[in-house]
Parts: sequence; C-alpha cells; structure tokens
Amino acid sequence: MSIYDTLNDKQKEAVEYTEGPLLILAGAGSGKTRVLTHRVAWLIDELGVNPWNIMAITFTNKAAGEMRDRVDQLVGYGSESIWVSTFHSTCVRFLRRHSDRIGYDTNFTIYDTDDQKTVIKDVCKRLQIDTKQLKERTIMNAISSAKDELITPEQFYLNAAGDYQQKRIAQCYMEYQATLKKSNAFDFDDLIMKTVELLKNNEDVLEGYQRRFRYIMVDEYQDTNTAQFELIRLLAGGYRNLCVVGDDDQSIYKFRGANIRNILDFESVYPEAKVIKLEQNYRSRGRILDAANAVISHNIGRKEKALWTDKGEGEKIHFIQFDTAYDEADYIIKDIRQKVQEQEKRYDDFAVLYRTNAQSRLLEERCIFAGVPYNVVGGTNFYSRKEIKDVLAYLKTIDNGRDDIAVKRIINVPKRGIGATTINKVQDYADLHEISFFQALEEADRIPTLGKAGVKLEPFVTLIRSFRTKAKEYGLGRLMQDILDTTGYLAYLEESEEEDAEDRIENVDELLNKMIDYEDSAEEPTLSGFLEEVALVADIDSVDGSEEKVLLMTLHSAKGLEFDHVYLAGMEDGVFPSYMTITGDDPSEIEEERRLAYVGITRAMEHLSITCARQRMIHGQTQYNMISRFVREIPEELLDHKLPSKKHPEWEEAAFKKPLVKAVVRPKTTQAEAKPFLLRSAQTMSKPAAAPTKEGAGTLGYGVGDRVKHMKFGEGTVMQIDPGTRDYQVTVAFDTAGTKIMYAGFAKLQKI
DNA sequence: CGTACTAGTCTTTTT
DNA sequence: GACTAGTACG
Repeated sequence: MSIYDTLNDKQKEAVEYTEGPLLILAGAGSGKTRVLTHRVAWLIDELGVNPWNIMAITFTNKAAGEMRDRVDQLVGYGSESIWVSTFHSTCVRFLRRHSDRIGYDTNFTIYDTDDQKTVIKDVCKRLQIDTKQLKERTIMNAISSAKDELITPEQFYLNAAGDYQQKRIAQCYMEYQATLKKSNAFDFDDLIMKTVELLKNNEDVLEGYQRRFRYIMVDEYQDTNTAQFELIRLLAGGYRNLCVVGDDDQSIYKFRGANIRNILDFESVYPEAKVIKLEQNYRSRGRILDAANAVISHNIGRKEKALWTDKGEGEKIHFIQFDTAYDEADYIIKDIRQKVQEQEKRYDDFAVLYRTNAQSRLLEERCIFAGVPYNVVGGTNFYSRKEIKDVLAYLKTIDNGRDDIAVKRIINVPKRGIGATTINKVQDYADLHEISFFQALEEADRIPTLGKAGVKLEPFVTLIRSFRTKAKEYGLGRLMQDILDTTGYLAYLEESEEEDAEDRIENVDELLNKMIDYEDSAEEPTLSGFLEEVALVADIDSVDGSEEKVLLMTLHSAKGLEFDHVYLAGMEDGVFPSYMTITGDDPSEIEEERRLAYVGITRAMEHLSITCARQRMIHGQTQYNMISRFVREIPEELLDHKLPSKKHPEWEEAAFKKPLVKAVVRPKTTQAEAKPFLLRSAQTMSKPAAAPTKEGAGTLGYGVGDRVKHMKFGEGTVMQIDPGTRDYQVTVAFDTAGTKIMYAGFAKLQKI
C-alpha cells in the first residue's frame, strides 16, 4: 500500500504529471493541498529529485509551514531543503543576496503601509500637492497598482499623456521611488517588482536560479498579479516544469492587483500546458455544496466546473434574520456555547465569518459576555501598534542608518526636546548635501541654523552609535532589552498616565519574546532577518488551529481553512455585497464579492448558518439593510426557513420610510427580544424600522425648548437645532456645564 | 516645544 | 464610534 493509493484518479494524474507546464483547476475542498504535498513527495521519492531543486510558493507563511510539515510526514527527510515560502519572502531572499545589482544595499529595510504613507506625505509637501484635491491614499493606490503591473515611474508618466492628475501622480511616484532608494528601503510591491527587475537585467543571476529550481509549484494561483506571474515565468523559463494550482471561483484579491486572467489565460501563455480539473469535494455536505454552486453560477466568464460530493446531503442551511446586529451576535455566540455544552463539540469546530473587520467588535463583546473563548484574526495588526513600531524603529535605525523614517520616528521618543523645527532644519541640511538624515545628525555641529537645539542631537547620535557597537557583540534579545532600558522607553511607558499603558508594556514584552524566539529558532539570526520576518507576517499566520477557541475573522482571512460549523454573519446588501460595489458601476466587482460568498460557504463541512440583521451601526450611523442578494441566490429548498417574499416585503418596504427614534437609542436587548424574526408576530414585524440616509428632525425625539439629558454634561435645555451636512447640530444650554453645540448623533441626548 | 482640543475621515478586503 | 491630522494655546 503506497501513500498514493488514497488519491483519486484525477489527483493521482496531477501528482504524476511532473514534466512541463500543468494547470490544476482545483475546486474548493478538492484536496489541492494533498495533491501538492504528494506531488513533492513523488518528485523526491519516486523520481529521485533533489529537494533542493524544488520550489513551492504559497500564499501565507502558515500555508508554507503546513506544506513543509506534511511533506515531512510523507517523505521523512529532505523537506527542510525544499524552498517553500510566500512570494514576498522568496523575493526578500533573492534581494538580500543580490540587491546590490540594482543599486540597493543588501541590508535594506521593508516599508509597511504606514511608512509608505509617511513618505507620500513628505513627497506631497515637497511637490506642493494639495492633499485635499489629490488624496495620499489615491496616490498610494495608484503607485501600488502600477507596481503590480510592473509599470515604472517613467512609463507611468508617459501613460499619463495629457491627464494633469495622472501626471501629478507620476511625479509623486518618481519622487517616492527616489526617496525609498535613498532610504535603502523597499515597499511590499517593490519586493516583487524589483526582483523581476533584478532577474531581467542580470542574466547570470536568473540562469543560476533557473538551473536550481527544476520544479516550481504555485498555490492559490488565481490570486497572483502580473508582477508575480512574470516572476514565475522567469524562474520557470529554463525547465518549464511549472505547476500552478488555483480556482478562478476563489479569486478574491483583485483589489490587490490579482489578475484573474493569469489563470484564464494560462493555456495561451503555455500552449503545451496540461489542464487537470479536480471536481470532487471532500469537505462539505451536499446541501452546502449545492448552495455554493448555485451562488457562483451567477457569475459569467468563469471556467465551468461542477463540484460534487458523495458525502450525503447533510442538514439544511440555517437562515435567520434579526432585528439588530446586536441580536445577531448574541444569537451566534449563545448558539455556539449551547452546542459545545450539549453536543460533543469543541469551540474550535466553529468559525464566524464576516465581510469587514469592524463587524468583529460586537461578536467579541458577546464572547466575553458569554464566556466563550475566542480568537480574532486580523483587525489591528500587532506590528502596527504604536509601541511596537517605536521599538522596531530603534531596531531599524540600528540596522539601516539610511532608514530616515525610522530615525525620525524615534528621535524624540521618549521625549528628548527635539521638535519639528529642529527635524526640518536637519532634513534641509541633509537634502542640501545629499546625505541621509542620520548622517546629517552626525554633522549637527556644522548646521548653522540649529543654534542651541543642536546640542540635544549629540546624545542621540551617541546613543545609536553605542547600540550599533553593541549589536555586534550582544545577542538580539539582549540588544533589545538594552534598548528598552538605555533609551528609557520602558520607563516612559511605565510612567505614562494613559489607560492602556499596561497593555503596551505587555505588547513590548511580547515583542521581546518573539525576538528571543526568533534568535533561538533561526539558523542564522540577524537583525535584518528578524525585521523582515516581522514585516512579512500575515494575521492568519499566528492562528493556532489546535486551540479550543472560536475563530472570528473576515471572509478573506478564511480562505484555505475549513470548519465543522460556519456562521456567515451580516449577510445584508450594503454589508455583503458591500455598499461600494452595489453603488459602483463596475459589475465585475459584484462578481468578486460573489466569489467571496462562494469562499465563505465552502468553508463549512457539516453545518452552515447564515444570519443578517435589519439594523446595524456603520460608521456611527444606523443603517437598514435588505437580505443579501447572495442569500436569495441559494435555492429555497436548501434553507430551513423561507425567505420573506421580495414582492410585498412589509419589512423591506419599511426600509424606505422614516425610522422610529427608539430604534436609534437602543438599550441593551434582553434575551426575549432577541428572537429571530421568523418567530415574531406579524405585528412586530410590520413595525417600520428604517431609514433614509439622514435622520429627520422629527426623529431626534426632542425639539427646541425641550429638557434633555447628556451623559457627561447632565441636564439642560435645547436652544437651537440646525441641519448640518451630515447630522443635526444641536445647541444645548446645560444647567451646570454651560452652552454646547454638538452633533445629534454623537451627543445621544435623551428627552426628560 | 509640547499639549489639548477640534475637525475630518473612515472601512471592503491584505502580503 | 474611533482614529488621526491639524491647529490653537500655554
């Protein structure tokens, strides 16, 4: 009995077809990871390929690690020398070796989105761009998309032709790129684009890698962008043993430049390519699969596939609509708790998926309230916290003195009396002499404009220099500890009056632990190595599936995972599909959302619950949404409850009438109120509960002359109500706090 | 130079 | 509602 006997015919074919280009169209749950790992095993065991000659590119570090583990289990040796990593890590490895070929030092820094924004801001200032007219965000997105498409600043400028705005962006792009180069830094997109540049312009380097990587595999191929495709094309250019695995129906990263054409056109780029479809699903029950198939069939321009399963139809899909998002969250969490208590389930059998990170808050709250252990994936990244970025900036400053952003970030943290004026003067000097910011600091005594302030700079320079010396003899852990002590950063946190000071200290402590972990586990621990690992982690990477916790995450994060019971929360038009895509005029965006729905549904193995709410707060405003169109695309017989008819929907009609005030100021719901609408009386249902975009004056619940109560200011009298652009401005004369003008939505005044 | 307050934006998703 | 950038003031 061999390990390959457990594969079906198609899977086996894909495993054994090793020579030449191969496209595996793997539907959700069709065992593509099994195919990939067995394929690697096959290459090593049966064909005697040296693991060193195999490269596999995955989407996340987590997937890479899992792949290595599984190959290890199959083969038992050699898995450590297979090159398995993400696109970004792969490129960093190339660049660390050869970036001097394209004019960068090999100890470059990686700029994250925050750093990018700082640079862009600076660039805008220099180019005198009015950021009200041309937003930083717009510029950043434009540059990022350009890089995804391998468009250089010069090409961008040419493409702009007569378009003034585009020309301005092109100038920013040029200036931005120059700044990065001066700082010896790459942004995320550069990692790919510059690697392509490196390989294209250095034939010896390219040939070296082409010879080494005889077999290349790419997972989640549907989410690659043009630059990534070009990278693969170059690397596979020698042997052409390129195997890509993907599912066009699961392409959900168009906003990040993913080019679905890469999968649809694979056969035209590689005419000799073999195509194998994996259509048997081993994950989900029949009804779940039927629902997924029904939804995705509404998309046009996809590769026809028919997923099937022999697992039996399973139970119906559970659908409930609630009055409020609060009720929805309450129900989901209590339902999970009940199932764990009454059935033999573990908390990690459950996942709640939603469209936007903001939706996690309510669920999290309910978990705490109900005592349900949970893990939120994503949201605010650990590494984007202020205190973490500060400490990292110290490390970056020590590692790469040309990283101006890092230096400027910490030059006055903790306070050293070095303000904006001084920094600007130093920067001017640096610009004038074309040196880095730190070099300018070192020459502070030669900057005449500084005056007295210059004295404060010297200790800082000495401090950093001493760290650099220490960095050579200390281990990483000790270095960081020393930084925290010597700079007084820890003391600065400890003395902070802020409420979350303790959390921050914990976070810094956590970072120290990670650093020590890294030092212990890495083969050759270096500061650059640690910083790059930190820069390239994805939220999902840190998720440990064996913990007994409910997972809360976005649909995007859930890709590639599976759970016994999945809850899809917030299935409402305006939330999912998002407001942006509904109101936008690009129909392909709805299709992308639909693919996301498909991904969500197919995460479920045994049970699927779909929930939505009539009313929810978005950006601090109450919104009233209809049931998601995607739910309506599921055949009714697959659901356990009928959907309310769309023709005379009492409650939906209400969505266009004026709302009740009560709906806005809502105290915590009791259990009894949290009943799903299907169990409610018709009377309750007909209650108009909905909302035009702006609240009418009548909806405030009070008028001029009324006595009202405010949480902070106490009682007072309403003097005036003015319609503002978004919300009403209310002037209130408080008995004790004086007269205040405030926005009605924020003030939460209650009539007394 | 540092702080405290105000106004504006945001959120669709992320390596 | 939360966060951030920008401004006025001490």
